[in-house]
This record gives sequence, structure tokens and C-alpha cells, in this order.
Amino acid sequence: MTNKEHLLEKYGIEMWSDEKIIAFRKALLDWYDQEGRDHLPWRLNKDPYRIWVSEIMLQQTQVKTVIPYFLRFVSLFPSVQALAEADEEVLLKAWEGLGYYSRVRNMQVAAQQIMTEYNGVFPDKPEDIIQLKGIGPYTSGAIASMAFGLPEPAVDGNVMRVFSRLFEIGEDIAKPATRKLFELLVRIVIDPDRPGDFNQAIMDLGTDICGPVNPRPEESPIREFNAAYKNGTMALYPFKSKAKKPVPIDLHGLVVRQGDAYLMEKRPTGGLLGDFWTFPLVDTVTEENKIGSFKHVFSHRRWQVTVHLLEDETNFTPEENMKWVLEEEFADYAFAVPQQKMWEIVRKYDEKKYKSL
DNA sequence: CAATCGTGGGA
DNA sequence: TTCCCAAGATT
Repeated sequence: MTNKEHLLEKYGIEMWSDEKIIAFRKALLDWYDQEGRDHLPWRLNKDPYRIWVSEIMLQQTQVKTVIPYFLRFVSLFPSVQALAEADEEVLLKAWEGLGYYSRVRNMQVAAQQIMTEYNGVFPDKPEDIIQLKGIGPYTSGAIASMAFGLPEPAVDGNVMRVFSRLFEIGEDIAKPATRKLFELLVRIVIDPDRPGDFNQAIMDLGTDICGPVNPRPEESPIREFNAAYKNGTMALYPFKSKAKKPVPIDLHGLVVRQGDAYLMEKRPTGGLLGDFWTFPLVDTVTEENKIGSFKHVFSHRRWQVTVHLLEDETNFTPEENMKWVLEEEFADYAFAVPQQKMWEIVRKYDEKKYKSL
């Protein structure tokens, strides 16, 4: 017994016959040719650079959100070389508001890897692609199949959802180990003649017809292959264990202002909002002059921030990672959303004060 | 493996 | 309000 058969048996999965696999590919790809989203800007051609940029942006992020960022990004940095040589602040600015900011820093490291190790030419072997910083199993498979036509699985949440219903697989898709099972299934079922289209077709299907909420399996081009649909067990799949709740954290944002200059702090590389600029955020305050508050929810943290305005006579002591920045220079600094919320509170406070004078 | 790392939108 | 969700990778 082969490893593959052993794994399938372990999870009680009966693989389809060769005839059924071929029929599945045809049903899926015929639908994709008619209904697939061929308008997405990263499907314009098979440029591995553009596909790479899109796949990084699309990690945990919706298509609708990504499109404007993608167009701006490939315009600012049209090539691997341009990205490798990009100024850090300009680069972060291009990602501002998109979230998961280590993605863009990792991408620049990978671009520099490609310049030095591959002479600027995007590597076309899966074992090389996955060595690039920020590229894991999913993104590697996506690039290999879509840009280079290799029969590699690209298993994301869509693929696990679709396949868990097709084969009635109850494994917890939140667990890292589960992905390997789905990679095996995709390796067996993927169309060797159109692997990129196959992977994208599954994802297009998983976005709408086979979505996480209110799926419409009766409209699916592959409903005849859907064991959960035929057995009336759609509601059971996929199984996903619940995420932990974000931890509540109280913070104080200190808007230290002298004339048009504001004290800004650069957050440490690698951490939350790493390398982005904010008004100083502290746990406790000695001086208090509240002008507003807001909350901001991350995946694992819930910030409740009280904003204070400290002007002129403040005795706040700047630290090493801080500097004075003029308001007119703000456009040159990368601000994540919490900083934009703080700035909005300051603007409204000043506006109200101005009107009352 | 489990924790970390954003943000916006919909039910 | 609260919860869940979206084309995951790193440590």
C-alpha cells in the first residue's frame, strides 16, 4: 500500500475512478471558461511577478479590497528589481491600510533574493519558489500552477471548503496538519493540462456558489460530484474549530504637539504594526487631557484607546524611537488604521475648537 | 503545534 | 454587539 492510499484510508476517503476524475475536470473547467472571473487584473497575463504580488495581497484579504492596492502597487513597482530597490517608507506607504504588514517587508526580502540568487528572473521550480521569504505552501503552488503551468496544489480556505464537501471530510480545517490531506486530494484530481485554471476555478467556485455562508450547491457545476450535497450533510462541512477571542487591552494615545510638529514613534520591526508610525501609545498616563477615544480590533487583540492632547507645557519625555514630524510631512509616513483614527480625533477636536472661537 | 499578525464587511 | 469571515506565513 502506498503512502497516498494509506492516508486516504486513514481518513476514510474513497477516491474517485479515473473516469469520474476526468468528468469532474471537464465540468469544472467548462464552467470556469463560461463563468470564471477573467476580469481580475492579475489574470491579464501570466507574469509571475504580478501573480506573486496578487497572491501575497490576497492572503486573508478579499478580492474587492485587493484590486486598488494591486493596481497601485504594480504601477509603483513594476518589476522584481523595482521592488527589490524600493525605498522602505514608500513601500510601506503602498501597503498602508491593507494589514498583515510583514507581508510587504517579506516580499521585498524575496525580491532581493530573486535578484541575487536568480539574476532577477523569477524561479520556476516549486522547491525554489517556496524558499522565498513570505511564500508558503499555498502561494508557492499558486504561482507554480498559474504562472508556470505546473500541476501543483494551491490549498487555501476555498479549496479546503470545496473539497471537504465533495468528499465529506470532517477534519478540522483550522489545524495546520489538515492542509496536507487536501494537497494530496488536489494532486490526484488536478487537471495536468490546465493546473492553474483548475486551482483558480476551485477558488472562484468557493467564493460564491460554494461559499462559507449560504452556499447554493444546487447551482454548482460540480453538484453531481458533491457527496455532502447528495447526502444532505452540507451543514457539517467544513468543520472549523473556533478561534480564540481577542484579548482586551487599554491604551492611551498621546498627541504631543508643539506648533505644527507632532511627536511620532516608529513601532519596532516584527511586532504588531511593525515599522509603522503612530502617536506614542502607552499603558498609563500621568498627564491627562482626553479629547476622544476609539476601539480597534485585531485578530488577537482588542484595543480600547483613550486619546490625549498634550500641548506646549507638557513634560512628556521623548524616547529613542521617536521624532518630531510636521503635519505637512504626514503624507510621507506610513500610518496604519489606529493612527488614522487618532489623527481623525485630533482633526475633529481642532475643527470644533476653531468654530467656537 | 499554537500564537502572532490587520482590516473591513456581513449576518 | 458580537461573531465569523477573506486567495496564509512565520516562529
